Amino acid sequence: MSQASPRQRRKEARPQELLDAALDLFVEKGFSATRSEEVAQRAGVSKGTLYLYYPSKEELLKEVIRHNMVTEIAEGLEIVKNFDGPSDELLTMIYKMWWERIGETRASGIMKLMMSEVRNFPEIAEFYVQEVIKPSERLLSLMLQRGIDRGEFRPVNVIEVVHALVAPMLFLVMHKHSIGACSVGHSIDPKAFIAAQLDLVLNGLHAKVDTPTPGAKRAPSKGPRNS
Amino acid sequence: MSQASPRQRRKEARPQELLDAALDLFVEKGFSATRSEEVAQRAGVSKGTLYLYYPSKEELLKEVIRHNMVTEIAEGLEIVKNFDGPSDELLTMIYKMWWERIGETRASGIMKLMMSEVRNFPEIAEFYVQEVIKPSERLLSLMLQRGIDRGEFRPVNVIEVVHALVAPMLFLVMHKHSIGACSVGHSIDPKAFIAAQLDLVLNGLHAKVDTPTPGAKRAPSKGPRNS
DNA sequence: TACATTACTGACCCATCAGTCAGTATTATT
DNA sequence: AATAATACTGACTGATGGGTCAGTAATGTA
Repeated sequence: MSQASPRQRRKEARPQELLDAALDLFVEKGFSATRSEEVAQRAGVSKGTLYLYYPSKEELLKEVIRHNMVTEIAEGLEIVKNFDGPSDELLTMIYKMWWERIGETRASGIMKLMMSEVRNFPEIAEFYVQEVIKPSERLLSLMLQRGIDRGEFRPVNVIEVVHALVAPMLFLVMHKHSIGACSVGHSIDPKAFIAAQLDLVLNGLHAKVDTPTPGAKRAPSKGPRNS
Repeated sequence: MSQASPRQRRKEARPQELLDAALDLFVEKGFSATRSEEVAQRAGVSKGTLYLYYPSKEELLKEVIRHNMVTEIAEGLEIVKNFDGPSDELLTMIYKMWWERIGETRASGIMKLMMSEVRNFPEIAEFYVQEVIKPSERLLSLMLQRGIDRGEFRPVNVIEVVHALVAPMLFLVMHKHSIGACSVGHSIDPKAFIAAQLDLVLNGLHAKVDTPTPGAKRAPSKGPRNS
């Protein structure tokens, strides 16, 4: 706004400011659609300066991912390892933390970004799978296995339930950053949505059910049910 | 391959061939990243011809959406309206049909496409919301309400459950067309995944549960559970 | 005050691509 | 065969944007 001071030299602050600007713009407009000059401008420098600190747009994106997701996941993993208490509380806590640290922050935009454009950038894809997806799945698997080992969860197919846990979060993210961001259709209450999903999943995981209508029609939990 | 016949005139066949080519490429590379000349080439015509049949790239995309999604949804709606039988069978049938007509066909790519790029094309966004999202939600709401009215489902929050139904499908689609398409990480068995989700949801919808551990800790299905 | 170092700038280069249109080749009509 | 109608082509235009680098100005040093 205030047509600021001309040409400052702040070698230390630039990288972080560029990362912040890049995250905002990449999430808002997409990676391809964001011009490198825009990123520079928002960070208060010229395009040349951007390329002084990051060798290319792709490398800039990688740094953005590292700073906003990789670190969070590593912390989450520690928490699971050190947690002491019932596994359904742990699961509840992880959902809550995910929402506070990723879902409701700008970081969630990275998930949308990856889903959207990764096919055009194979190197980024590989990076994201190795550094984000696999660690996340390890984290969730570990938690489920813990519950099973302690006899708190049914012995479910772990990887399948991991996907079932991720799906609603992905839905939230896509709603927030995609269609939901333009069309003003009824918005979702994220906390209520998460609570409902949690309820559903925990219900399925405990499942000491043994239903009141024993032989009746109830979808079998496994096996092909038709052609 | 066989350097084909030079300059055919096939006014009738062109539109469909262009739509097919466009769908393939839009899904594979994204809308922005697909050059109009590529679409033309794959359809076996020159770029000029493409613009003879469709006034712009965006209008071409709209036609692709109409031909591959709008029609399917309309048919689905008729089926729900005319269905005669228990609602859990209807729900199972809808999932099955979704998979056969959308999920496992190229049409599923349109969902990914929209999620990915809609923010950069507001007009397309509006079109997609009106023509696809809202009708889909109407369809699912109708089905749930039917189950509730017939006393087969609990009186749940309909729109919330609609989202719970959509989330896993969205997850499948994103896995198929995004990260899952590049990184060769363990692939998902879609039918098993759908069956598991169906099981979970039906379990939650019937819910004549009244659990064996009455007062114990069980996530309440509604209301804020924490700050 | 002179000189050296370096953070920073932005005009420039070059590749890409949506959309155009004057011209060409094919079919229809007589 | 001559003429008309039209499906089709592809070179061209204008705009855009990643990345470069010769030059500028702020800071450090003596």
